[in-house]
Amino acid sequence: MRDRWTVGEVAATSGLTVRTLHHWDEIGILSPQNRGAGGRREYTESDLGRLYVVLTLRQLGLSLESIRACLDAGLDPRRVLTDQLDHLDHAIADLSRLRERVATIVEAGGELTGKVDPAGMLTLMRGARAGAGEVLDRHVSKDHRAQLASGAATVGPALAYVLEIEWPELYRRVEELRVAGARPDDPQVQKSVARMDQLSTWLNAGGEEAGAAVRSAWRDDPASMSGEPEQVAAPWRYLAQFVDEARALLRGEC
Amino acid sequence: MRDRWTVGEVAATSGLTVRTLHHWDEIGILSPQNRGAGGRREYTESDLGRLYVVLTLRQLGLSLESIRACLDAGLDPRRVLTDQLDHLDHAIADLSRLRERVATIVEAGGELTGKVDPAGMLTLMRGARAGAGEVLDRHVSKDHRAQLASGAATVGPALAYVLEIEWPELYRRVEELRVAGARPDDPQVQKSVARMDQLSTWLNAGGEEAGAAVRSAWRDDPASMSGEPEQVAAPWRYLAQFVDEARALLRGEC
DNA sequence: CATGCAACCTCACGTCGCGTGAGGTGCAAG
DNA sequence: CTTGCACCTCACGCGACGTGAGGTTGCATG
Repeated sequence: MRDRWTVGEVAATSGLTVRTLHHWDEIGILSPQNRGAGGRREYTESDLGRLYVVLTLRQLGLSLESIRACLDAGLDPRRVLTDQLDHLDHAIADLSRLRERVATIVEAGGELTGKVDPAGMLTLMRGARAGAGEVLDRHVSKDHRAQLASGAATVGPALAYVLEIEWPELYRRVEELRVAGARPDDPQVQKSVARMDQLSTWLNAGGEEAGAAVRSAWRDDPASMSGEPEQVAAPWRYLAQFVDEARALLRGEC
Repeated sequence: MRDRWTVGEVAATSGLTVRTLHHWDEIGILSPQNRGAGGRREYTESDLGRLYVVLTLRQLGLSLESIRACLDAGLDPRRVLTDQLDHLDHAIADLSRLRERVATIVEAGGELTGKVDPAGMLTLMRGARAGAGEVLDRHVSKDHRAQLASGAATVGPALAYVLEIEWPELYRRVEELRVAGARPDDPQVQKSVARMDQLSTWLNAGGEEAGAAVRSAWRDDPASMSGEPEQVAAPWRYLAQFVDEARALLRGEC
């Protein structure tokens, strides 16, 4: 029909809102080539062509910034899409792990009363990892257990949190970095390992042996300790050495 | 040891940043009960107890607002967690569908050149749904095809987008609402169906029959038309009637 | 020609969970 | 007295818009 369209028309035919088109104009994703009387946006046919490319790419979950890069900076769409695929896989894996955690608690949570108390919640989460206690028994002597307990007293409610929740999370994060190709001196790795070190010296209240025992428990049976299924935790056997290297670097630099 | 802690100490032991603790204080998720000299935050043991509950719930992916509601408004944690589970399932399903779309294009995209052009992109996406053309052939006569094509000429590049991308998306969204228990007069349903109506009258450029034919193609073989696997699209046979009801309501109200 | 109204315009704040400064205060050690 | 550290309070930034607020333009009608 015509060769010029107003925002309203474009919005109506595309199903977007006028505000969205304004926004896309602001950030340069789709700026109509000229303005008419009174500063009104006038979209041409080539604008519409670009619009439908943007819509298509957006439907693949790309950020507006990525789309702009694709269209204007001439980024290779293959790279962008494979990156997006990686990103999606990571996001799905993260959400799935989260889902399993929540599901475990919901299923075990018949006894969950109407109120939230620290102990009850943590007990439920602990229930999800029944194997850890036994593994710990094999590796940690009674003396060390006593030391751990005394550490527990000083840190109060924190102990349960760090043992049950933060520690496995740290292991997982470092493993993820390792698989992604990070070296032991990567700043993120160093940060996580430093935190692990802090937690372990803190747990055994200064004694080195108890911490070493807990570490050896993790080294020998990461699956049970972390509560992850065997398949997920199996490659973690490479992780122990990696963490040791990182720790050596960390101490060397202090 | 002591019974009061500063922000810095709490941050160090919890692994959070000071800024995070400030933020949590601002929004009332964890406000230390009193301030010391110079307005300094003083965390007590009960604050720490609350802190570790917050950390635990946060680790389940709850928003700070939900956590606050759990702790202060006494929301039933079972409800919150089952809601969270639903939410996670939806999010995972969304991301998985997205992943499949992207993966299909990446796999088929060996020919994808260094540049992004509308046609090439859309061709690839169309490749993911090879079955649709044949189904359309069975339902749409040559005359209707000609009508559709003339409609295509007026709308230009929009046609490919709406046929290949927006239309299946609309079907999926309405189906999701239907399964979630929405009635045909639900505002969101009405909005989507209105859009579908607009698209179909627009596609056949005023003629009713062609649009009806496309609709009947969808009714008879939603799986092929949408590109979804048979299992996903199978229950959509209930959807056609649902959409018809919604359309009737929509027209009645105009 | 005046009026009404729809469509357009430009700010500008809110969302969520903080990161990252900027700029100021208080307190102990050198 | 200065240095330095830990603390404090603003306040902007992110992403992709929604949702007004308040002003201007264009077209149709009286």
